[in-house]
Amino acid sequence: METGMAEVCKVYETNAERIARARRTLPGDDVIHEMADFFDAMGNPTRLKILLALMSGELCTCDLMVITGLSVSAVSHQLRILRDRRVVKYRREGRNVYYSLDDEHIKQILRVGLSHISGR
Amino acid sequence: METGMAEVCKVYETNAERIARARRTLPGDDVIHEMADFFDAMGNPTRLKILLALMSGELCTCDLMVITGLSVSAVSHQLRILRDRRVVKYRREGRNVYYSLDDEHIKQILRVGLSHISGR
DNA sequence: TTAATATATGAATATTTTGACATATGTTCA
DNA sequence: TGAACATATGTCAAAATATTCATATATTAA
Repeated sequence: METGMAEVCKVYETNAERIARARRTLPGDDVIHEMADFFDAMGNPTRLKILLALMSGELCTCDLMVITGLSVSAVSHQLRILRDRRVVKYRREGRNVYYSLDDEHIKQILRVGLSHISGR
Repeated sequence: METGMAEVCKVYETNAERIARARRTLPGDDVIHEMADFFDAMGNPTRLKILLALMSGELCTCDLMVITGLSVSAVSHQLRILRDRRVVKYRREGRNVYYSLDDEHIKQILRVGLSHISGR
């Protein structure tokens, strides 16, 4: 009858090894999803601008509003996404909330990303 | 009349220095947009799965269809996005097209991202 | 406590994105 | 040439997203 495998390319046997190898190193779907959310957080001009601004040190919501040129509300919504996805951390000081990059990983990724885009 | 600056927080003067410092290190909007597109390319479970699979070596569209469990069409659409945003490169060999990670930057970013998520 | 300031959130809308389907292109082999 | 295979693309509906507006919470100071 030749069904089931029907839409799989004919060199499937030949590729089996490559496919198996790739699968062995692939993390679980839960990790992939969390990681995709993490990168997605940086994949928006507004949020990325916030992150790049934070490379120079911590900033409060208000500073970020000025820097991005958006409403406080819009900035706050984006900060929530960055917080939830562990890209930034924050601390309260009086009525202000100061945001900073979560850890060294974020800085590294931003630096490498910058090199990839503007370097060369 | 007090307009214009109206919706800016009152500590604006105090924050001026922090804001100026952040702005000095901020890349231009064109770079930010290109960089956001770049990260956005990795910010989707399907595309990220493709990229993580490619960490083990090059794979053809067909292999990626098997690995992701999606239709060839869906995979091809995602590969186009990854190509356009310079995350992967490709080479044709006969009827197959083999994809691989664009450069060392991508591997680095994926590795650091993995550490951030799964490493502690 | 009340007023003022800073930040956060819910709801709604406008926009973008994803993946399915059908179809088109490119490549090899008979 | 034509048939088979591998990949790519246009179109579209469903799902996800960003920003705005209105409102809520938290902190300080009077």
